[in-house]
Amino acid sequence: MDTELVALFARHHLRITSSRMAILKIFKNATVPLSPVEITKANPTIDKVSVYRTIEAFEKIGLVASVAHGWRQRYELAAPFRPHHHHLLCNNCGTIEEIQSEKLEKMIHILADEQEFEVTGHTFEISGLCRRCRIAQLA
Amino acid sequence: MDTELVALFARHHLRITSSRMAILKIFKNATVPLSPVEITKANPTIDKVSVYRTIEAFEKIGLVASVAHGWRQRYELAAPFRPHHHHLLCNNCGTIEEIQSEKLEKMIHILADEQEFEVTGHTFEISGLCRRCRIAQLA
DNA sequence: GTCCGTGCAAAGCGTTTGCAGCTTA
DNA sequence: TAAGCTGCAAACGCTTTGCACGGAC
Repeated sequence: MDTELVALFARHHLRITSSRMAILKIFKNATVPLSPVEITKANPTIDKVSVYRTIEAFEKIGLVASVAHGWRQRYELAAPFRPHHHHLLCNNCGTIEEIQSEKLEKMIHILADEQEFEVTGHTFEISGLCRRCRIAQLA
Repeated sequence: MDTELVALFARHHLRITSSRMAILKIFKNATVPLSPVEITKANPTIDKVSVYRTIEAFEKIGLVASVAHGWRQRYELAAPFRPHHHHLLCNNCGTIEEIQSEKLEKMIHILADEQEFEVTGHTFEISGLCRRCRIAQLA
């Protein structure tokens, strides 16, 4: 077990339970952001209500972060458990690619500073057509 | 009545009805993105089902655009009916401020190009504390 | 007159709440 | 042991669907 994780849970008076570890494992194995419903499907043993409450708890302590993903909200491991990044979303095949940009992050703060705004979070996703689907479309 | 609008509706074989004009008016008067429920409340005469279907139609023809806004989706007039922009969202008082940045828009395309991705849309919102709430917090 | 749009009713589905029993620390 | 966590059941609210009537073109 990760010492850092144990400390994080202890610091927030959260208990380490098998359900929480199972949900965390699903997040760790995931390559794309997940919705509460998808997590429930990935492990039907865990009640959907517990999934919601666990995500809420995880988000509060910064273990996971929410991602605007089309119509509904999804979640994924947050920094420092996973490097901060954003997504390219293919409208055609549903593929999700990750992007990182130091410049983008800097720009966010510059834009916020102009309005004397204190940044606590941000949402940034690009949607469109991925390389493969663009090529397929030409054929 | 706006000639441009009439043409847009005609081009998509959409009929100009009083409900649609009423909903459009609500969008025009709005200073912040609206949810379907808020539109229904703004004009209870119109059935909520019609509101959903109208928004769907408006979005399809590019009259309104969706905005990721916390948990649920909101909508606002799209370009060219309203200049393209993004939002600063105050977590404390709920204020929404608009921001525009030519550089940001350019960066979006640069990031997408790196992955050979064709951009059709994007989501970008910053959340945090507005100027007023930051000051209030100090007191 | 034809097709599209609307309202009504009801179903569908994700999300939240209350509570009793169990587990962790 | 005490506090927190879980599952079950049920409520809740937003969104979608089916259908018959009415309005736009």
